[in-house]
Amino acid sequence: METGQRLRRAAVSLFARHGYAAVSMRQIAAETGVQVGALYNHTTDKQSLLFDLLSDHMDDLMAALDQVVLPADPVLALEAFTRFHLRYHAERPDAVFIAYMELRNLTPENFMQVESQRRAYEARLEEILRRGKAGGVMHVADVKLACLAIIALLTGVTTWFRPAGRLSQAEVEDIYWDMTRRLVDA
Amino acid sequence: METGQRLRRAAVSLFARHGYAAVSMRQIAAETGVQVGALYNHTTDKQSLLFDLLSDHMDDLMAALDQVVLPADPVLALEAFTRFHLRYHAERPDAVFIAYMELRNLTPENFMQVESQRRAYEARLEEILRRGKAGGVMHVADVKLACLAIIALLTGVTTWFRPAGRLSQAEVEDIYWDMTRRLVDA
DNA sequence: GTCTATATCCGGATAGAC
DNA sequence: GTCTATCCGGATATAGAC
Repeated sequence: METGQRLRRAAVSLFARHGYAAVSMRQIAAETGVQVGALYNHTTDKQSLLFDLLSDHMDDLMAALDQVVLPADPVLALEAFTRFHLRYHAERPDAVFIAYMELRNLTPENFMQVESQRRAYEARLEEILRRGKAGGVMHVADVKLACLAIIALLTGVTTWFRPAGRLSQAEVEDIYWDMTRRLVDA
Repeated sequence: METGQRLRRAAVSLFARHGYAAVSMRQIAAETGVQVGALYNHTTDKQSLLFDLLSDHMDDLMAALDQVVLPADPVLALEAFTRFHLRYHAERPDAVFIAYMELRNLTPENFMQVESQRRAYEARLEEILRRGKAGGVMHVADVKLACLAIIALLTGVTTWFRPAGRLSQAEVEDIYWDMTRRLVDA
């Protein structure tokens, strides 16, 4: 595997475990399998490394969502979104973790960029809820709050889910879809 | 105000904004209004400072919950818990934030201690859900997952709630109680 | 592209005067 | 209790040989 890719994987893994500020370029180099100096052939500095990881993660997430065919029916669309979100996040726990834990370690400019990417993703969910509310098939007191609540609910799964745990990915998905559906009374 | 208290407030504020690892003892000293050396009259080292903040926060949270009279009726108890959790967390956004963001910066021993305190708190919610399910007044597919879901849902509020925002504390509380209630179909 | 070596700075923590 | 001064290790990033 090329060094650039190994570097990124090492950084994601270490940032997720110990946090951006607590991880040194020396540790990343060791995990990558090169000496420190060599890292700078693949990233301009540590901040750019973090930004690229987060920004690319959001791009990938958005691109993956675009591959999902969201049904016209709002309730079916919400189910598709829920299952997509859970599955995508379960497959990339480290990337997801740093994507919302390390936002504050971005420079203000980089933060604004990633934030706008995150808002674009949440807008997809908001749109589904808005249609569900308008069509009278969901009870949503406040679309924005319901959107934030559902995102928090679903993303929280990544903090404890382990494939070898008590419940399988499919079981967790079913139970969370059930809770999400009830939350909007669909 | 005594230095020890100023130190703790400075640390909470700085850790919440920039993260434990990214904050230096020199910054904390500046915010406290003393020189670096003086800090060590009030804490043995940086790790102890973090641990004390987190552990005391969990103690305070638990003590505050103990002051709340939880009704015998599970649905009313869930409402009381929900409103308590939202209110307590809204009043201490910084302390709450670091209490779940900085867990990984604790030494393993300190982590285990704080984790057990957190589990004791969540056990209170689990008990309510278990009673509601047993009594047939709540639909809960999996008590453990519902507990984690509700905690994630409610705690997520602290990431965006601002007293000067679109909705008042009371409005947010009502809307979130409505969503929580629906989530367990009560 | 990667290595070794290094410049430069900042980190936590301590010592000892006041 | 707080101050100034300092130890010493480790941080990011760069330079130049290969």
